[in-house]
Amino acid sequence: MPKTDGYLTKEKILNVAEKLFSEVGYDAASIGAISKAAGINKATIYYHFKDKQSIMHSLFSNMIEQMNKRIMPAKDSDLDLKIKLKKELDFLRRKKDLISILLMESMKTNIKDDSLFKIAYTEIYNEKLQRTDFSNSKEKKDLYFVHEFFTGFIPILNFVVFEEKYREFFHIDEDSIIEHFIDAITRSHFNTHIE
Amino acid sequence: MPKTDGYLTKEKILNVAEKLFSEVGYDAASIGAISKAAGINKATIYYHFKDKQSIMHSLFSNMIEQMNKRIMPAKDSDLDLKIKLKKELDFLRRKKDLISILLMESMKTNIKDDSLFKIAYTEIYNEKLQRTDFSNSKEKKDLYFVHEFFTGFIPILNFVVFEEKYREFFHIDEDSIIEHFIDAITRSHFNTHIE
Amino acid sequence: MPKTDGYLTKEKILNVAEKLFSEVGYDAASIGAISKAAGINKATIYYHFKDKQSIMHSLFSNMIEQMNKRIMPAKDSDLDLKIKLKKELDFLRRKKDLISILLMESMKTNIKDDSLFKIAYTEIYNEKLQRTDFSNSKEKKDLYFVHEFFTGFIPILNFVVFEEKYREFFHIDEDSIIEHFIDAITRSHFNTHIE
Amino acid sequence: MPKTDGYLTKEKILNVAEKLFSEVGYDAASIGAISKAAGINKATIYYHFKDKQSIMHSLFSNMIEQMNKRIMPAKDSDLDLKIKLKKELDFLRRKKDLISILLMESMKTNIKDDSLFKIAYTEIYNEKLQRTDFSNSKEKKDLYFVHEFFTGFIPILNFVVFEEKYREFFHIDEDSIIEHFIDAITRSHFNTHIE
DNA sequence: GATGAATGAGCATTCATTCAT
DNA sequence: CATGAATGAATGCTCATTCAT
Repeated sequence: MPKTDGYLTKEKILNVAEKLFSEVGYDAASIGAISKAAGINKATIYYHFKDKQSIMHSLFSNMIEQMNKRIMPAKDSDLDLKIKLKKELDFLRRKKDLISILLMESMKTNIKDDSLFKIAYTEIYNEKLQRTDFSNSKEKKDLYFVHEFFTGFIPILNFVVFEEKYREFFHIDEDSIIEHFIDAITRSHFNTHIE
Repeated sequence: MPKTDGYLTKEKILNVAEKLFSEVGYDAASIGAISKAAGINKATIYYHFKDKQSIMHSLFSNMIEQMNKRIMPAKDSDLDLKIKLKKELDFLRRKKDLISILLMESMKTNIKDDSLFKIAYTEIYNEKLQRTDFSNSKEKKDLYFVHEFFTGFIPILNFVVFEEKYREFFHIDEDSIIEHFIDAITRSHFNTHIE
Repeated sequence: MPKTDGYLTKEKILNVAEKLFSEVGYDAASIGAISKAAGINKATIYYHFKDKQSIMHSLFSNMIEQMNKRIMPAKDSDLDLKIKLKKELDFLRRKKDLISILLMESMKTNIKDDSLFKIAYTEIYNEKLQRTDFSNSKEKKDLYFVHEFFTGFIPILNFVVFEEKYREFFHIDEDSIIEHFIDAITRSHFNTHIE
Repeated sequence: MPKTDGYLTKEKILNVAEKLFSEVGYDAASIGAISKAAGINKATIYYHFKDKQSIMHSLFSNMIEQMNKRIMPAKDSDLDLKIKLKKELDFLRRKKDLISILLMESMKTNIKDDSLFKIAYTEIYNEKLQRTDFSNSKEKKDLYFVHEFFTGFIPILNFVVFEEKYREFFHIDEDSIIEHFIDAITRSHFNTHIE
């Protein structure tokens, strides 16, 4: 077994950091709070990670990796669109914390972090782009991408992030909101795919 | 009469805070940095605002107010949809900083701030809801709202926030991306409005 | 009538300051808190008083004055000792706040303020010393004074200050504690006066 | 093992804090000043103590502990009263700083801290109360306690605190004032003990 | 691998005080 | 007399990070 004690410690730190970052934001989540919540000494965190930033980067890398792994098989299947979407949503909802961190950090004007776009590119490319040939029209490719990013990818990530707060504010139950969202995104985005 | 006009000072603080909050996030933007950037003493900020939070809340309140003022006239006009959208986008792009702060803060799981939903509600209600009668079906209203929020409101706000970074990453020019986005959101969202 | 508005303002400041100083101590009672509690602008306080210290000194001066005024008549009376003591206590209990400030400030090792000793001197001198001739013995006078100060004056002031807290901690009612204290101080101090 | 022994650092902080608190009062003694005087980084103080208050509470706890330890043997001895008193005074005079802090803090009306009464109770109970049976008369017990507290305990603590300032103001030397005080308190308090 | 102890720099906030009006 | 606005300096406290062991 390759899992050493150190590996478990690192996992624990990442899990707790993910939770806290999403709860109060990267800046407001202190190393002290993470170490306390994880039951791990503060200095131990610095044994496993160079600095605070690298914890977040590690989180992002893991996400990119998992995304890549997952997309592939999904394509092959011949399932109905809505069922596929439901599965995709289930997968992403389990990554809710990570996604909210990714979005929050990406929105800071002054901070350079391409993770969001890298992930988007992979997702979109994997799903469709690779099967289409845009080589003779940058214009067409650009339009396609903008469409995918802003009316497909972004709404889905935001749904995952805001679902709970939306439900609380507008008093809808979990099943309804998911059904409604799938309905809405299918009609608006997926039925208007650009070929 | 006092040495200077407090109103101007307060305005200055709000302007600078808006800029810094959006650049590095609320938590990483220190009062010290704001005061320095505004050329105003740190203590003066606390003469005008109870605490750091209340600066942000003041920003949000102002935005809600401006949103409300603006929406009304927009309805009457009979302009072409795309031209209307362009104007709306122009308006929102000038509020880019505020919008990114609003989104970032709204995404923190542990922080309760309904401003985003309040603004969304007003916007959506003003645009369409008031002309439609959903009184006999909560289901229908819920679906309508989810559609508007996640496939209309959210993509538009995210476009405003990510436009610049998107252009840098994908090497598109300003005019193109705007045109593409209007194209995409029109086709996907506005042409699939639920009646 | 000599009382101008300004006089009333000054009075109000002194009253509020006395209350706050005794509640949280001189240092923890801020000018801001005093001005708010008095409903008076902060700058107005500085119109009436040079600085924070001078508010306290003004308080102490007033007390010394009132002490001096009062002692005199008390002597002439021929009342029973316990009744006299009761009256003295009633008088001092109304000055409770001032007394606690005086004691707290006097206890600071580094701060030089003789008010406590000045008041003690006046009180003790007025009551007895002037009728006794210690001119031929510093020793005797010193002993007399130490006795008066530490077993008469100090217990009485401390009683006034601690009465309420003592009652709360030991669950005694107001009448009982006063009776008990008069009993105790009479037996221990006044019956053992040095002639 | 860490760089240095945390216990020693904590001790140093407590010693310096005790000194400064008594010199200028709890509120006026800043953590910055304490850290500077102790030659210890400000943040290190917060590594050892939760906050400023807890430094004082730690000081009080230590005092209560030491008081308890000391009282016991004193009872057994059969020494002359004055010699016993002298020893007690010597012990307390070494705690002068702590005692002045305790008294100053206890006098703040708004602050709830029972340490003074707890210490008093222990001292008085240990010295005498446990040998006397007051079970059939709350009245008698109350009177006894008021007597002990206000004419014994309080004068002694105040003597310790004010001794030096008293000597300066009234120009008495150390030996004389101690002798006089022992004389006074013996005659007034100890010879009028209630049985 | 892990940790107790320590730190310099920085944080939000409050202070007593000033001054133009 | 009184006040709204402003400020330099300080406050209690927290931060990410280091290091000897």
